Amino acid sequence: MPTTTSQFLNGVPELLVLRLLRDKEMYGYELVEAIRAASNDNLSFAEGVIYPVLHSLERDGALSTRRQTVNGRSRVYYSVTPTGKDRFNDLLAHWQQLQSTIATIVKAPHHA
Amino acid sequence: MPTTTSQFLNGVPELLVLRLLRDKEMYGYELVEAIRAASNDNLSFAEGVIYPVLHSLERDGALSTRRQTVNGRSRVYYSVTPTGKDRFNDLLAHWQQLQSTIATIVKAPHHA
DNA sequence: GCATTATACCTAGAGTTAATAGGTAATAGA
DNA sequence: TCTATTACCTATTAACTCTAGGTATAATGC
Repeated sequence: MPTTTSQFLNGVPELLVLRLLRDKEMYGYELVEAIRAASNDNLSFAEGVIYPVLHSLERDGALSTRRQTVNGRSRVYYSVTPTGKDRFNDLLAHWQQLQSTIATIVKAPHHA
Repeated sequence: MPTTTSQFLNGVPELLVLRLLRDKEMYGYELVEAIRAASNDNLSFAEGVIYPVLHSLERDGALSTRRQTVNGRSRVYYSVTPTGKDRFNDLLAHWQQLQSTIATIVKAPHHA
């Protein structure tokens, strides 16, 4: 019973989190907005989705954190570790593989 | 709390089932093999995944069934109803939208 | 003839993930 | 002052997938 990702599906929030944090460190609340913005409002994961993802990625050593107080509000900045970069590459390869497999099947003229 | 598909993710087995059955009617066991074959072994959903999907699609009126005994073994052939065609189109549009959104984000040079 | 494999159906339970719905606290703005 | 925004968080529910079974017949191998 591995703690790892499901065999095929999902993992989209995780993928996006790693992708955006790879560009620059961000704090959770900022990330939620960033995903919405980067997707032109097509995708919107609530805080209740993103925070648990951040925590589990940190537990796995894929993210490192830095705490900072700005305007009296405490922020937790996340950045991607080398482990996290590997994880992202794996997830991306996996996603692209799935995506291309599905595209092929869907577009095929006819199936025996 | 709708019984419908999750807002974003999953639904891949359902999508493939509808896609393959759109080409020709099949029975469950055949479908399991067909998905494996159509994906060049990239995807393989066990019977325990496919049968429940078939049943729920039938419950929703997306599939109709026909029973036939061949070589002493009973088969349940499924075919796509008009409702099922609509469902497939929705699922596909949804999938493509998701896929293209993710592709855009992943490929973007940098995120503000 | 007997045992194993393949065909064909099925369900139950576990595991993973996401979605909802909360709840705390400080600041900014009306 | 009251509300909205910022910023964090967790718990519960719901959904779906995955594993692991279980039944039964036919075909194949020994």
